[in-house]
Amino acid sequence: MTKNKLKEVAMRLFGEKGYEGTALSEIAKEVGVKTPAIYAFFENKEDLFMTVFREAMQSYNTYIQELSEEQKVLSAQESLRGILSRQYEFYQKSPEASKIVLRYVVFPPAFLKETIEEAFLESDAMLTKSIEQFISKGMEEGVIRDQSVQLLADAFLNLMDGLSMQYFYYTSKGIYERKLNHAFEMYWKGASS
Amino acid sequence: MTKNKLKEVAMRLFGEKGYEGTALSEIAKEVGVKTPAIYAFFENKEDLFMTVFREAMQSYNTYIQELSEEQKVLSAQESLRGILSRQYEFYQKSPEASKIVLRYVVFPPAFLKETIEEAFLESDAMLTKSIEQFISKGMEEGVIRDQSVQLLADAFLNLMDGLSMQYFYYTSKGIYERKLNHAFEMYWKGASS
DNA sequence: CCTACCGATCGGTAGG
DNA sequence: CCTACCGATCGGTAGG
Repeated sequence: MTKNKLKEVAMRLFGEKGYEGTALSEIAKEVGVKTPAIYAFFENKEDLFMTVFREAMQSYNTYIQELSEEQKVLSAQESLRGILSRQYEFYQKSPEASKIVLRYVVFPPAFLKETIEEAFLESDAMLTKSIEQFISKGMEEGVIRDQSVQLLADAFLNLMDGLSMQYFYYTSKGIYERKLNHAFEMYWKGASS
Repeated sequence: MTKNKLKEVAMRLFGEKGYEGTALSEIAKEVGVKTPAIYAFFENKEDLFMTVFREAMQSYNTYIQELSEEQKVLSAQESLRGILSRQYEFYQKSPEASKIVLRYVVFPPAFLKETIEEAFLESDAMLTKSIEQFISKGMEEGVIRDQSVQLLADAFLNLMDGLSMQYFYYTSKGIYERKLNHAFEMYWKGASS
């Protein structure tokens, strides 16, 4: 399917070289078609971009959200730690999707700033909710110290954001894993009873 | 001075719209000259970009580093918290410099990936050193629990990275400040004796 | 999905 | 710092 190949290549190139840094001719060439072929499947460049961006965001959300349901048996500590592992897995499994999501959530091109902001806020709200549930559960069970849930959730989201950035600029797997472990270890010290 | 105006406008536009998303003609127009005038001051587009990127990175480093010297009288807690305030101040004071630094440290264009990586690693090492000093001091004074300095430093750097990202996608000042305060509060709970 | 094509704009140079 | 200019490439269309 040419359409899927186009989306695949577009996602990688947009993520790596940016929207303006990627020519439709490059995408077409890698797929093995001529540039005008793209217009048989997508309205224009913006449409192609938004399509792959949405799919990337969607697959990230789904991947993180699945865990929230899977792991309801686990302890609060394991669940929170599980979110971090899950995020890390997604980065490794789908580096193209990860890159385009991070890149354009932080630096949206002007023409779709609002659209992206909406999509992000929705995803952020969902994630926050899951995290707050894990935290509340942990507090009820007495493994998390009784304190503001918002405080704990904000700090955890900050931790996740930090790890997102670090994944992309620390190229070494070993260093990244140490950072991840250390960040969570410290978090847990502050959170646990 | 036309050269300074060119750098100023270039920094802002490169930060906002990206390298490929910014045409030399736009920069020239805002400054009030014609495109070829740029070549009287810079070799080419890459040279202009690297010049402003370097200056932005430099001013960030200097701003953060100055604090390390200023605040030697402060407690460990105040010093660490001071780094976060200082970073926040820089974002507010120099949004253009901040944006271009963050953008290109995480997503360098291919032609200067190595140069930027070097610059970043040097800056990262400096910052790590300052943080480790504050932590060690805190441990000696007994306000920070006796534990691995690397653990504490990694978690603190993670916190700073998270705040960097969040500054750019949470547009509300109030929310950002809450996130900052919460992130540090949790950090300090895990770190302190 | 292709060939043929186009207007607009890009970074950049010559010569002053 | 400007005018005049250029080759290359961009996103996109017509017509099949």
